[in-house]
Amino acid sequence: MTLHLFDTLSRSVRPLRPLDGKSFRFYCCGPTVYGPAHIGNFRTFVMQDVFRRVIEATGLPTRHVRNLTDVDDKTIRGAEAAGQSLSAFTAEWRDAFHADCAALGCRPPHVEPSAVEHLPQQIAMIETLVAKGHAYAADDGSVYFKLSSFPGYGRLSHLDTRELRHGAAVTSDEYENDKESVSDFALWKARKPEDGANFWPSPWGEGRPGWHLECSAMALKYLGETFDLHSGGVDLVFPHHENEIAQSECCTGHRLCEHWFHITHLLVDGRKMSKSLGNLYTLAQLADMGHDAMAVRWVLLNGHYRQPLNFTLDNLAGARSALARLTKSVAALEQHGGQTAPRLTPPVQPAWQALLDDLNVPKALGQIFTLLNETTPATVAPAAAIEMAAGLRFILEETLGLTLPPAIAESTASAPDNVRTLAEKRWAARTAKEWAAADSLRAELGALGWTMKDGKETYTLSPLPSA
RNA sequence: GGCGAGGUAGCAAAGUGGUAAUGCACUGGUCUGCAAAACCGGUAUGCGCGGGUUCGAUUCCCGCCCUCGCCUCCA
Repeated sequence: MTLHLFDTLSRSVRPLRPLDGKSFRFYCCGPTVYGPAHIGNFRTFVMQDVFRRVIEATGLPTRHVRNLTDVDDKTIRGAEAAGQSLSAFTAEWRDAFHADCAALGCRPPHVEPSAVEHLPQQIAMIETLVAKGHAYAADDGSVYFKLSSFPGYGRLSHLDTRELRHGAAVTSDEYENDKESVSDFALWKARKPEDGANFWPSPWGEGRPGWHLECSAMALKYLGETFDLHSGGVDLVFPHHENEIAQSECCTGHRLCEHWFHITHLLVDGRKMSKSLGNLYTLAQLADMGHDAMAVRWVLLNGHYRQPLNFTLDNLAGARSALARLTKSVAALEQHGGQTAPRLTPPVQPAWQALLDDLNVPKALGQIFTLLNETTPATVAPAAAIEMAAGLRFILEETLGLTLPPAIAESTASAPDNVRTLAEKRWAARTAKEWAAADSLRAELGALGWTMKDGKETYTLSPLPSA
């Protein structure tokens, strides 16, 4: 019952055991709240959610901290452009992010600290770093981390300093030309005219914190000097996480965390998402196309987190069918055997083991369908049906966070009067074996967005999918 | 240029030194007036290309082609 997960630093799959023996404490780099998050962002957040759910399903409580980056170049630029205060601007996008997360079935973190509300902690950390000789103030009032003071730099990303220096994109920022070395990164950025009203006092003058610092400071406050795991998208490995390690470990003198969990990027139609390619989707855009968030979650879950996952609309369209089939299967089992609480049962052990083995979600789902194919709900004994249903709910709902729609309820009763009237007419025609009339009435119902299924004694009506 | 990941059926995606899970789509059948749903089947002699090792490779090695990511603030 222990999750084994690949660790970026050691490049090996390792068992996850909490340092304090009681709860699993982990930090996830959260969104920069300056615009709508896209499905690529959500691949990371959904996988982190599954990660958390699996840990919790093993019986281990978690402490999940995920920050909100609400003070940086993009948020300040966005607020200035919108003529809003930074807090009003970021609050709007924070709320949108929360709504998307909720729609995707992600459990909210236990703590969601805001960067701009933790300036004292960040400043204190800089002071410690300066005092210890790991950071220095430049003439303009910016403060930089002195990379040469931390020999361990580059271990996570496996880049040595020589490679860093010769990196293709090493061009010094026009505002960072006071650095002693091009590789040094900003802990505090001196106030600039374009920052507008968004600057704060510090021992080095007015300005704002560097991006990397917020995570170090807030992780320290909410998780302590050393915690269990740190996570984010692969692009954060370098430089963000590398810098966090440098700051935190130089500040506290202790190892930052035991494990690094990085999620590979999502591709769309085989390409990296970008606005210019027009393949950057948000949940809202997909909703407009008739795709609900659970279908999106399904697609995001259907690849191993260390493999590139190719998102296609074609695949998304099929997600609804898959989810509907699961819903019906579970409902049929429960109808046959009865309902009970979700729990880990023998039939779903193969799927559970796949999840414990480096979060192999696609394999787990394959096991679920294999189970379904091998066992027909109607042919199993009631007791076995209960066991299967409980296990399926455990894997699908508790662990993978897939909300099975409440039995696509043949909502005959909820149909509008005109629809019901048409249905009655069709049922009469069908009973009278007037097939042509029955078929044309069915077409009329379809045009109204309803589908009619004939049963033995009566019929059922249900709304067509919204697409 | 450096580091890393990957190329498996129409679309996705697991997986393994012994002969290719699974989902969607498609398709044959049962059922149905016809459908839908459900159920029973089918659909890669093949896993980027060329060599090699091996009794045997999609899985190991070498070379090549292509894609993708990171290389200072993009999940």
